[in-house]
Amino acid sequence: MDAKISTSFRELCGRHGLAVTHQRQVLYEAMQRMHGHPSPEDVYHRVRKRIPSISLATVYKNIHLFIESGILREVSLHHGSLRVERNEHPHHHLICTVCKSITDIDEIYLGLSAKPSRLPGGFLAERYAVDILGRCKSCQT
Amino acid sequence: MDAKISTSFRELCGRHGLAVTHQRQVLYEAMQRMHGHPSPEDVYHRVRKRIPSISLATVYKNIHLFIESGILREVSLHHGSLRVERNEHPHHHLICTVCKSITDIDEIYLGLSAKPSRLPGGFLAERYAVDILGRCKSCQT
DNA sequence: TTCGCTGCAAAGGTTTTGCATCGGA
DNA sequence: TCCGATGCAAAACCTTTGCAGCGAA
Repeated sequence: MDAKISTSFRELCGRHGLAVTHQRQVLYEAMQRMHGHPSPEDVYHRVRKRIPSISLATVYKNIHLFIESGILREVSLHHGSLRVERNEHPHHHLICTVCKSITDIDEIYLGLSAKPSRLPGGFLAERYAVDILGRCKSCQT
Repeated sequence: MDAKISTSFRELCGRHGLAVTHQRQVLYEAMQRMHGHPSPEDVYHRVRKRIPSISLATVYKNIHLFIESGILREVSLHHGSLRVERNEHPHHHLICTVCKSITDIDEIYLGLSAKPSRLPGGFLAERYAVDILGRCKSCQT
């Protein structure tokens, strides 16, 4: 129906079991062009220029599908609600991509001694926070 | 008024310019005992056992004050709303603790070659995500 | 006495859900 | 035709805010 839908997008959808719709194509193209770290609202505003009737719910649903397919990635895996921890000895986090659990890991296990040498844009580094993403024992099937 | 308020908590508050209140003391003690990564709701439920009339707003306000004082730390500095990025070549993030901006940094700048040797609890690592926290150029005053 | 802290209720922002309809396979 | 996708509106969270009264300094 829509001649503008490219073969490569059809293949991408086929590979991930997604139907090829006009909204999905426009969303995908918009996000390919948006650099940085857009929020769903950012994407929504941008896509509305091409499909004024698109709904925010559709944007959310497709973003989640793209994340599940690995086409997109969440910048932070634990943005759901504020989480705090005591500010004590240096440690980092093991984050299970399946159950989203967070486990502390002592800095000593990481063997991270290197300091960033040159940081772009004059950024002044204070500390590292390392997330190790993977699967916890019970999510390894 | 409350004999249970410890000298060390008085000193802590004094050091950070915070008034010593019963709610604040109970919140502080509860969070010192809560390991892991509690949410404000978690803290609220716990503290309600000792102060049934405490309000969730008070919990939020005090958590923020504790974070500003450095007594607590946020597990993720960018949990506000979902942010996505394209899943492309390996990079990490420079996060400004003042303006919360996120800038990409290529993995090559980090000099991170070490792989975690032994991970506790049988965790299966897939990738690293490194946040470098500090101040961006314009937030260095 | 003063000003910060608390509790309440309301508002604000983000994300999800239910459902009727539409449209791709 | 069938089932997934869409749009809409409502609901469900999570967090902040305004304000009156209370209490620490």
